[in-house]
Amino acid sequence: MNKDEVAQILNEIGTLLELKGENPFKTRAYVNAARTLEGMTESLEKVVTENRLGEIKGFGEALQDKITKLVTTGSLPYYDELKASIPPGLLEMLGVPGLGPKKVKALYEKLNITTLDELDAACKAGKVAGLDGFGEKTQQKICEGITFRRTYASRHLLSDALVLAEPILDSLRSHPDVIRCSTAGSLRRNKEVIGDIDFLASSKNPTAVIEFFCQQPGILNTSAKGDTKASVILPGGIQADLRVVSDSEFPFALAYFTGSKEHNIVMRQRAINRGLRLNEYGLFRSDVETRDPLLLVPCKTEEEIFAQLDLAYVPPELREDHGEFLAAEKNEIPRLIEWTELKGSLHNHSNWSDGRNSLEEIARHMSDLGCAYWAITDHSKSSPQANGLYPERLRQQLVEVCKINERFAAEANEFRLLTGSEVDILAGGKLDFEDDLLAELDVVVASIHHRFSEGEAETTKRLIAAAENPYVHMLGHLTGRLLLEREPYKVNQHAVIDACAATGTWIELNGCPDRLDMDWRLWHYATSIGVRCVINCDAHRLESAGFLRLGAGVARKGWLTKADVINTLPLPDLMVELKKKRGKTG
DNA sequence: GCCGTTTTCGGCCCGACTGTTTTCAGTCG
Repeated sequence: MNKDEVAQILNEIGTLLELKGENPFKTRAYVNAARTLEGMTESLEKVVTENRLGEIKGFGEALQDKITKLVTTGSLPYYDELKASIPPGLLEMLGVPGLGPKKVKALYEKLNITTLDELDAACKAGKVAGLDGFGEKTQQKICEGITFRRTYASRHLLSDALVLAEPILDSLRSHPDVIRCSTAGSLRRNKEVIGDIDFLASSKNPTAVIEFFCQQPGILNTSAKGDTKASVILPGGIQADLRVVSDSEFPFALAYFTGSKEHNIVMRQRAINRGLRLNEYGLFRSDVETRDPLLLVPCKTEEEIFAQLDLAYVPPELREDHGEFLAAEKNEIPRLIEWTELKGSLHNHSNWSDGRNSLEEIARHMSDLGCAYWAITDHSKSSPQANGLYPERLRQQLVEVCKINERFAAEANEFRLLTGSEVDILAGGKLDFEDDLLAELDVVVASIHHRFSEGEAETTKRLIAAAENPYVHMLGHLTGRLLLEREPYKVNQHAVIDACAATGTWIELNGCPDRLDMDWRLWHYATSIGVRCVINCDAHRLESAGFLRLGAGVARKGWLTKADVINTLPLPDLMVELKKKRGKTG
């Protein structure tokens, strides 16, 4: 069993223990261990074999034993028994807003409710309101929560949230009573999938700001409205929360509500270690919780809060407790990539395969946007569903691209279309085109579009074989995942990354809102062994050029800098890099 | 279940909000 599978089981044990009413700190020990595994770059099997699990913080005797069993035997009797003791429907009930482990447990024990449907029926029959600790309002809220979950997914793509959040943010900033305003939460951290949208504002007149917020266009429903906080539902069922604080509290509240939760726990602990206390209201010279303004360590910005805790500023994207504290202590937080540093995309489609626009349209549009280059990498012949090109048509396309580039040159426009292919990786790792054809192309992206259900070993082998081809510049969308829709195919990503490092193959960060693949959690490892990134649009229409910005946002979560990303290079330098792996010069 | 120049036991981040209570438990972030 690999480490992702083990992590998933540890997470599930944590949830099951919560439902059993176990000690919450025991629960947390399992969840923390799962997170540690997810962030681990070494092979878990190797660590287990070498008996080094105990060296990892948070892995005591019990966890070492359980993890070892899972890795070596693929099963864990403790987990099986735990799982068998709890009806599976209870896990689903936890997803209803307002229902936590204690309430779910009570519903199960007192009313024998084990599924969402039974819960819905019990609420409608008025049985839930009579339970201790429940009442009419709780019953009604549960009913609404079930309906909400059925109507809308509770998780949303980052891009969908950004489109809704940005106009509201602009609007709030323009309000005369708003002093400072920002998004917070997972949206500010550029998480690829978010739960809700958080806004934070500072003002001397919170009521007016709250009122203004609740009147923003597009709001479907106002679910809560108080003096300093309001929640509304936006189109698509996305919940948006606004909190209003005083301007002196703003930096503390911003840091607090930006999270992540894991990052905040370490920040608080650092404060405690320095005889201070950190919460959303301030940083206080006190060893007990307080909001006494006389004890406040004044900070005007988040930068100053970090400085008080002997840390360099940590950009929001890095606040995941994924190594940012170690780096910030040593003042080694990198200058992260900005999307404006990208010069073009190296994986895109035209109407020659499954894209919408002609080569000429694409070239004009991307040139007008200020791009220096744009590669056309239409599908290859084994993707007939995407109208993949046969060698003959691809060679015709090269002639067309050449003509367009000549026209641009005649106009003294330095923009260039690059030729290319998104070549299918077939069974066994063979590519859909012969090497002599690939050698004629400026850019070759190799991607998997078939045989998703092959085993991990086989898929890994295919990707490594593609990386070993001297004409393949980069691997496209490494796991094939579609966020909130399709699971990634099984692949040992670390092994593929290692192969890319060994062969000088780049890895794509696909900027499509539902891909954002390879995942940000793996880039720190990839760049640490010398793998470079290409942030691509995988554009099928002109508007997809905006995916450069989205991709760069998520790239920042992976600690990527301008130097790590190939398509920040100007055209002449890019052309040099494109020839390196093929052993040519200049 | 983990952890330890306060410790091998007794902590583990902590405040707001909600609803149910009439002082607090549960949930959420």
